[in-house]
Amino acid sequence: MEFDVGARLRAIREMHGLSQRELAKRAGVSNASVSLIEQNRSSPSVGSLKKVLDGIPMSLADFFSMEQAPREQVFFRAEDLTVISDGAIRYAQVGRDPEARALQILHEQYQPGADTGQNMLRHAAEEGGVVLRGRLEVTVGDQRRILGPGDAYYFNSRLPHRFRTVGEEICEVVSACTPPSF
Amino acid sequence: MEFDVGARLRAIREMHGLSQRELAKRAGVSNASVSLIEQNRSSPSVGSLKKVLDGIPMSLADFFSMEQAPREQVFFRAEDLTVISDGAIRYAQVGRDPEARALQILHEQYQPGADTGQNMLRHAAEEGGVVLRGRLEVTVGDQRRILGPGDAYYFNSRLPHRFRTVGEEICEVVSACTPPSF
DNA sequence: TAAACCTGTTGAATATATTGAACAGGTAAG
DNA sequence: CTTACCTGTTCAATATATTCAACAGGTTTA
Repeated sequence: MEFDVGARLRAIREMHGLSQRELAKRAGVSNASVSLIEQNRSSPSVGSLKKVLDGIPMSLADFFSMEQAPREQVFFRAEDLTVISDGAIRYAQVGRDPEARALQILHEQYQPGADTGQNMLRHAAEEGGVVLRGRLEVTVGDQRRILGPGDAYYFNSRLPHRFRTVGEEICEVVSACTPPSF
Repeated sequence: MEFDVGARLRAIREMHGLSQRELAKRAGVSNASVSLIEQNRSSPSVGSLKKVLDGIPMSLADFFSMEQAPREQVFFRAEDLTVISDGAIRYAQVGRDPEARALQILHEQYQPGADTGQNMLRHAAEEGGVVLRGRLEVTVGDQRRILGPGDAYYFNSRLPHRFRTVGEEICEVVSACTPPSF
């Protein structure tokens, strides 16, 4: 995946109605620097890129999380959520292409006895969710808790974690994860 | 907002169980370079930072947007979700410190007739949600749709957007936004 | 007891980014 | 027309990042 720093900087600068010199002045760098970066004739250090972006202002994170313009699908009827796994746990995903999005939102349904398994999950992300119905046992690191309707959780996905239903009721959850984990 | 490139790179590298030399080899740079970057004794060009991250692999966007420190509180009882606004629209937020998190998860309740207002919202983020109950009119850019229970939405928050209930039923939504918008 | 192989760090040479000043073109006012 | 002030680009000088090779410490193998 290529990332065109120059083109992106130019687009952002123009979108904010700034000239190279004006931006350079606000950022405390030379106009030549801005020009060369925009032409991709130099690859700025993250330090100087940060200085330039401070003149806009925009965070490095926003700069690199590219917003693609084309009209994307915004609305999803309940029946056309993408069902990802359909065993004891059913994940209905909002949107089709998780790798292109910052956020993975799932409407989850656990059958009674459903369990993500003994070997704990781990991935580089953050996730959280709200329980709508039923009772869910959530284990994160060395912490464990049983959550009911309206209760919620939030943790760093690097910590080993596990979900398991308790009781005989179907359990329903809406969860979110950034970046998407599958 | 400070961003500690060195510390972040070191944390990520160690999390992936790589030595400086191993990462340097995969990335096609010198181990000295990795060492100096991690000590913040040099500020890498985005080109070389990208090369280094390719050796992990990880995108620039992920590098700059992901959270660094693990979080302490994981579980939230329904009654200790943080209620953010309590007029016609009630936002119950999972977690207390949105600016320290990658993800803002809200359990929202709209009273009949509730509306986020004529002046459309805009912010640099991505957001989505699932409707649990009631009917919600969602406007994004030039698109508009009425969603019911189980329906969902997802869009880039830079597009002007607005939420409005229709009908006499209370409307309930679980939404997520990255990065948090308030 | 090395000797061999890791780890991360450092110094001097080299490649690259950044600067300040000059350049070329466009527009507006006198 | 000239003068002034924009725009973005380019050149040579300089500051900075990156490399190669050596160093110091730790762990394993013989």
